[in-house]
Amino acid sequence: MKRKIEAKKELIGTREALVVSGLSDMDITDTLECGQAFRYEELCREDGYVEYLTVAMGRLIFIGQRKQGELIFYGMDEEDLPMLDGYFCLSLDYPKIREIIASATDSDWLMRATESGKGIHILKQDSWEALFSFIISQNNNIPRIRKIIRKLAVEYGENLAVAEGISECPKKLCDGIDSEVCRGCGICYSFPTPEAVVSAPEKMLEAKVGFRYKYLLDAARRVNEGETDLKKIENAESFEVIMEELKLILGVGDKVASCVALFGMGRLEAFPIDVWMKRAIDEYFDGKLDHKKFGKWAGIAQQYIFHYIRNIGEN
DNA sequence: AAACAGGCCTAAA
DNA sequence: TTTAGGCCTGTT
Repeated sequence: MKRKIEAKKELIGTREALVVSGLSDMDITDTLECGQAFRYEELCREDGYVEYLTVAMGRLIFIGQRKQGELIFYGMDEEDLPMLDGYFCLSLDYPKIREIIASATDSDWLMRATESGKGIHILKQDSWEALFSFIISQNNNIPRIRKIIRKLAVEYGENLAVAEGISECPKKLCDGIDSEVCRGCGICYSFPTPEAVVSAPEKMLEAKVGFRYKYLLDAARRVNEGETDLKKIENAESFEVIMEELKLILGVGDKVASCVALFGMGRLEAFPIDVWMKRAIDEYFDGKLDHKKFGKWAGIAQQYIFHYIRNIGEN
């Protein structure tokens, strides 16, 4: 289910970039802000151009978009394309998948949802990051989840701007003085590792994680000790086994486990059901929706439904 | 001010 | 096996 994409180096203004084209409907805003990821910052928005900073794969990634079907990756080379493709699922044939999803039911509402969310790509994030992030997400809203994660990144992570020789705050939030560079807003820091968390768990309280503290600590402890082997879980053939293994972690139920499988392990058959999905299913699917209809693309269908129910009326 | 936010745990039927 | 209440904190 692949489609062909192209990438070539280009000078955008004064910046070297890898421009990837042939993407069909990719929308970087919808993709980053649809709730699957938390480490993104809008840096610039003007007529016909947006730019984001996201932290992924242990580095800072500056992404621009000036039109549909194309993304600009600043500071990247042709050799980075496989990595970018892997993370952003650039070459997955979404138009074809949308056809499959839309024809799986006779719901007009789902057709509209699919059309409305067509710019979304499911990201293949790091499994540990997804696990930790979605434990934080429970009983919580996106702005605060992002805030907590930024704070945790400062407490436990590494300043990637410094590491990458960037001397100016990407979001112009601080003065970038001396070697400090950063006031510690967290947008440039790497994600906390399990080891770092285990070695000083009390620092999590600085980030106001609240009652999730013991859940986060249990997750970090298990992963750090190898009791939970995320790579191994990720490679399990059986989806049920993945869910069971993840749910051994304190604070991980069906919803969090499916989010980890979907967004952190590339298991697109996962179908997380939260309050919004429940609302959508109750209102537009007669209270029942068998996600098996969507087969291995259920997670993408979920994302369209989720996005549409949350943004209804906007467009 | 009271309820709610993209859940899960525990205790009690 | 199902259900109610509680939980940190911030926002409306």
